[in-house]
Amino acid sequence: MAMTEKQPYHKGDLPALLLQAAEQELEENGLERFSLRAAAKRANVSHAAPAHHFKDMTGLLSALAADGYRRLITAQEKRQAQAGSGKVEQFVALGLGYIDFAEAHPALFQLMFASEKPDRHHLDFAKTSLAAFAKLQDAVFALYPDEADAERRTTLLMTSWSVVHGLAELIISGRAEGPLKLSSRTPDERDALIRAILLRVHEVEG
Amino acid sequence: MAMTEKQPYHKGDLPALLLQAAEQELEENGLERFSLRAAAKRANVSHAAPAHHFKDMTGLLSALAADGYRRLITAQEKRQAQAGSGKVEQFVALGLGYIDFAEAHPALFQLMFASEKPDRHHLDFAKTSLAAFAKLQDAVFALYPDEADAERRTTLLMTSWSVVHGLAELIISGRAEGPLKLSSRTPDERDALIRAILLRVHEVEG
DNA sequence: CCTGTATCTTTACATTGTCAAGATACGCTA
DNA sequence: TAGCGTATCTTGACAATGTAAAGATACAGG
Repeated sequence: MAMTEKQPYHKGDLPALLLQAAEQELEENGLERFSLRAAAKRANVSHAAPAHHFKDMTGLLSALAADGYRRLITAQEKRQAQAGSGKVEQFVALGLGYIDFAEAHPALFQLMFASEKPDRHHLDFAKTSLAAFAKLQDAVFALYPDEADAERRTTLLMTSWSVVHGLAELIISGRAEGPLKLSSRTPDERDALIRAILLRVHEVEG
Repeated sequence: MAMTEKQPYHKGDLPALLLQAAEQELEENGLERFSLRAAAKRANVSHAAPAHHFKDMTGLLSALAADGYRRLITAQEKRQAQAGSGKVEQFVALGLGYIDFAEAHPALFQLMFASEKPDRHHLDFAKTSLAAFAKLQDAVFALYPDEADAERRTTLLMTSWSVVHGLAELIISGRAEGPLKLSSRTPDERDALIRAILLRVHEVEG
């Protein structure tokens, strides 16, 4: 029975503090200039403090990426809640949430998908990333309930993933801005454009 | 009139040597563990030698990435030469060359598309990357000679780029291996599968 | 031949991640 | 409640890194 709630030390919940500080460092300086010492300094602890909660930099970034996958799913579910209940609308919402997340947290997105810094065998990383994949798989398979050919279903799944992931990468790297000019569009125009791109893959009535 | 050909120093063509050494370091250790000193050591020069030809690490990696874009185009042209002369076949060849290059030089591919280490305003980088984009643009636009709506053509272009780029990223990050099992397929099977994914975007007779 | 310049090496410095040792605070037990 | 063990955090140190400055070397031109 602790005084307040659960203060293992006089500093508060340092693991959570470090994750928050690390993410801010990540978004401000980018993945390639991320510094463990700078993250520790931002959390007002010594440079060696993180090692006691996350073994090393890989441990911290793996935990941060795992949290990223959870928030990716959250962003997708938010879109799904706003969308219609049809299978097509639910699939589009999943893609829009994917893009939303990438645009809102580009460095974290890069950490999750385009970096070898996190350890993919990290328990939470493996679990949450698989959950995100499973969610996409379900939505795509739902579009083809009569498709018996497993190989063909997988191809459709990977095509969908490729489009949405590729678009996310092109956007956050700045390569889509010239052709698509997303920044000078209204939210509705932007959604409609992304929707058109996502649905180009599927033979459905948009 | 020099003795042999053009030996500005007793070491040979050091810039070319450094680029070659840097690429080997890149492929062996990955982009995130790339070290300028290790590249210099591999070229048998001191760690400060690169600075005289490429100003700093950014300069070297920018030049290396620029060379990467040229070789990307070369890989695509190789596929196009082997393919039929039809517009669809030429487009598919472009995509296959894109994937070929990414698989053959994953770290270089990451440097070119998913890194902020090179400077995009670097003269050669800007020039060669634009040339690669223009090549893709021409191939996609050729698929829709009657399409007057520029916005729609651009959407089709970015959809195509998203698919091929996303697929490349998913492959080199290992995320496509589970679903697609590319490594256990024959080259022809592999090409047919990628072809099916690429053509999923377009309403053409495959 | 000699002077200037381009090329390369050496030295130095700040920053980084990691490890080891010391310091501090907490929980548990007697 | 007092003391001890342990988890937590700090300090100090080390090797590796990118970059800048200064010194050394080789080449070119007058």
